[in-house]
Amino acid sequence: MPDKIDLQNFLPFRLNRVATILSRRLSAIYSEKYGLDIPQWRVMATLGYRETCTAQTIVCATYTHKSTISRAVSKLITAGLLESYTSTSDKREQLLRFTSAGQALYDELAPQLKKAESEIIAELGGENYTALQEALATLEQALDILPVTPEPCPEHKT
Amino acid sequence: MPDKIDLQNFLPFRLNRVATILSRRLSAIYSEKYGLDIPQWRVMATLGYRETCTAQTIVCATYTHKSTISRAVSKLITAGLLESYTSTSDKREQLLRFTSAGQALYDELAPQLKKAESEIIAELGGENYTALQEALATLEQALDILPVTPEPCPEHKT
DNA sequence: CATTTATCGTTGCAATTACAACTAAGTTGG
DNA sequence: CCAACTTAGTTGTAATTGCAACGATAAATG
Repeated sequence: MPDKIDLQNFLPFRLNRVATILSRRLSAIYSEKYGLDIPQWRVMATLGYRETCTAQTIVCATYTHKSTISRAVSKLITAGLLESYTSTSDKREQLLRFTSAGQALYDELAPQLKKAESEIIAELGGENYTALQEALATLEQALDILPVTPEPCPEHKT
Repeated sequence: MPDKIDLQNFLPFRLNRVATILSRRLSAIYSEKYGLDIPQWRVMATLGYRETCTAQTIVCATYTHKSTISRAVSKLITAGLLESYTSTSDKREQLLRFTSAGQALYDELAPQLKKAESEIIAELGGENYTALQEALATLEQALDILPVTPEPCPEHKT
């Protein structure tokens, strides 16, 4: 009898389930209250973390397809939350930044999401939390996932 | 200056990235070599873990929408990997099981995926691995995620 | 029991996303 | 300095997914 996969402890499966549910919890907040969809929130989140960046940086940081990011950025610009301008050093790049409305939305939304995260990790306890973050850092290394920093990053698939 | 979200350490974001990349690694195996898409693999994996179950059980175990599972099951039946029969105790339920071809495919595929997982967690080290699994278990509890067992489970969203 | 309510699974359709081709701009190397 | 190649971003279109309504069956309620 060949070996079966013990789904409950199979890491890719388990991580996926937890990440999915966690995502849904958060998206309930930014979607219902602020009308953002997932790609739009990813753009806002990445930009809030960096002040200004290009679409490519968001693609890289979030592992979301560039066409998805492109359309999310368009919608956010139409909604008056972002503005873009062509980089002087590289005219292919469109630099993005919040409008004041975009900044205001981020400033209102970010604490709510942090609070949601806090409530969940509160149940973890400090040791579990630290251990989890360390394990994730190691996993990232093993998977060649680049940490999210203010620096640009090389292109990858999707 | 209102607080920003430190994306690199923001758990929902970080978990999502790691889970996404891990999923892609695995799907490269079952998709390229065996032509299964993600929902199809989820059906196979859940069924392999349980011998026989209903579509609803797979929905519940994987947090995938029931229409997605329904279509994946149809394709697998067409492909000759699964067969279904109506439950005698509840004629709404369609019980699923592998055909011999389906079982053969699972038996060939499962070890490859376990190996892929092993190679990744090898870099974690035993302590990190244990800590990660424990943290995930706690997170599951905090998020009211039901563990995957051979038992049926109540309906939930998506 | 009869009526209401809930569940299993399917399917039409709308919304979302991915893929691929393309434009424009930049880089590299002979 | 010009071909060949790479990269940023957009967009048409195909594939995927989610939503909602439905038929069939079962369970719950009064």
